[in-house]
This record gives sequence, C-alpha cells and structure tokens, in this order.
Amino acid sequence: MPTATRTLPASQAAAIPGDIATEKALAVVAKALSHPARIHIVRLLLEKQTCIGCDIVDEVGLAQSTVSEHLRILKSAAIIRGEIERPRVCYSLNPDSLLPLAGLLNCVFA
Amino acid sequence: MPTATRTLPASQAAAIPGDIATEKALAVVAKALSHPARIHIVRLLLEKQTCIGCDIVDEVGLAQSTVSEHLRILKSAAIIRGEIERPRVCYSLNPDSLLPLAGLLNCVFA
DNA sequence: ATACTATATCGTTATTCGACGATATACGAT
DNA sequence: ATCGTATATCGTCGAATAACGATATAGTAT
Repeated sequence: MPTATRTLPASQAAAIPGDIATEKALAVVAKALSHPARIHIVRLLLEKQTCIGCDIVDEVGLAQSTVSEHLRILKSAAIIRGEIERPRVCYSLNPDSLLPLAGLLNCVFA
Repeated sequence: MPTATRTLPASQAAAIPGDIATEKALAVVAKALSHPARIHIVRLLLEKQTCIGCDIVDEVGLAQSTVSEHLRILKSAAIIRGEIERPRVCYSLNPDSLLPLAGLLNCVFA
C-alpha cells in the first residue's frame, strides 16, 4: 500500500465539483457513510488497516446478516474492498473513493 | 496509526473519533449530504456564500416544497443556517458542522 | 462423508425517504 | 382590506432502508 504518491492538496485545491454526475457520486459516498454502524466499520478499518468480517461483526454488535448488509453497502460505494480468503473475507479501506468528498469538504475550509 | 498533523483547522488533526455518540453525529451529517440535491445546495452556498431560498429552488429545479424539505434537512443537521429577512430567508453554510466529517476523512489520508 | 466456520442471500416487517400538490403563514405593496 | 411574494407545513404515495432469523454457499478439518 504505497502512500507516498497520494495527491491530496492538488485534487482538493481545485474548483468546486459541479456537474450532476459528480453530485450524484458524492451523494452515493455520503449515503454509504450515513449510518453509525458503517461509520464504525470505516473507523475500525482506519485503525486496523485490515479486518476479517467476523471480527467486524463482533465489534459492531449487530446480527451477522445485518453487518454483512452494511459491508455490502460500503463495498458497493467502493469505500471498502473485500479480499476473499476462504472462508474469510479480509476487508480494507479504499481511500480513493473518499477523495471527492474530502475535496468538497476541504473547499469549505479553504 | 496515523501520525499526521496537517495544518488545516486544529480540530481536525486529532485521533480517529471513537465513541458511539460521535459516530451517530458523523452519520447524521453524512445522511444530510446523502442526496444529490442537497450536495447541489451545499456547493451552491460554497460558491455564492449566501443565497435566498427562491433562488435555490430555481437552481435545484425541484418543486418548492421539495427544496424546502431539503433545506430543512440540511438545517436540522446544522450544515446550513437560514437568516430570516421577511419574506425571504437567506441561507449560508455553517462550516463548523462539517469539521468532524472532514476530520475523519483527513485521517484516511494522513 | 460429516461437521464446523465464515460469509452471503432470502424473506419479512416496520420505518423512513423523496417527491409532489395543496394549503398555511407572514410580510410588503397597492 | 386585498394582492403578491417567499417560505413552511401537511397529506399522500410509492420506493428504499434497516433489522432480523433462517437458509444457502464454500471452504477446512475430522
């Protein structure tokens, strides 16, 4: 996971992203983050880098099927990735998915 | 973990926010941003600093009652404020409300 | 083969959301 | 007092969400 080349300032300093497609994309990411359990999962992956599903279930404290659904939602927004290691799945963050939203928020504080 | 102390507003740099209350608060802000029309409104206010409601209605292109509801949702998350100037309301961003979410996202890129 | 583990999917239920038109409110102007 | 403007609220409807238990899937171990 090479972090050296992440270009935060460049992508953020730019103009406020304006087109409809971008707004929809931002809304999709925000919606994926719009539940406490999913925030919890993101925070967990931020701390641990990677985590297998069953540990996430324990940590979140909801039914396995419910957590699986939250993971599916995060995956469908590309916020996390799941690498299959049967019978487990090893989850990790995909920071790129958060860049547009981070960019918008940084515009607020620019 | 993240070692970062980028110099944005000081309140962002800290550790990953952990407690349940914070997670709920983050989810509330994310949910308020989880609709394209509301992203549009935020972006608009970012560009224009302030904007009266009827101009937002024109810009967003949904029914007045629908836009009013979106404004209500943004207001209830404290993302925007509405200053009454009868018969208008002058809306503006409240950046403070976005700090926690911006902080979390910045942790991702730290 | 059988059993166990981890995960995903299905079916159901209650709740919330998003959109709209219609109506209410509050003010300034005529 | 009536009209016009800007905004908020109400009522409704269909769609989406969140939660769960039950079940299916796919691998590993015995």
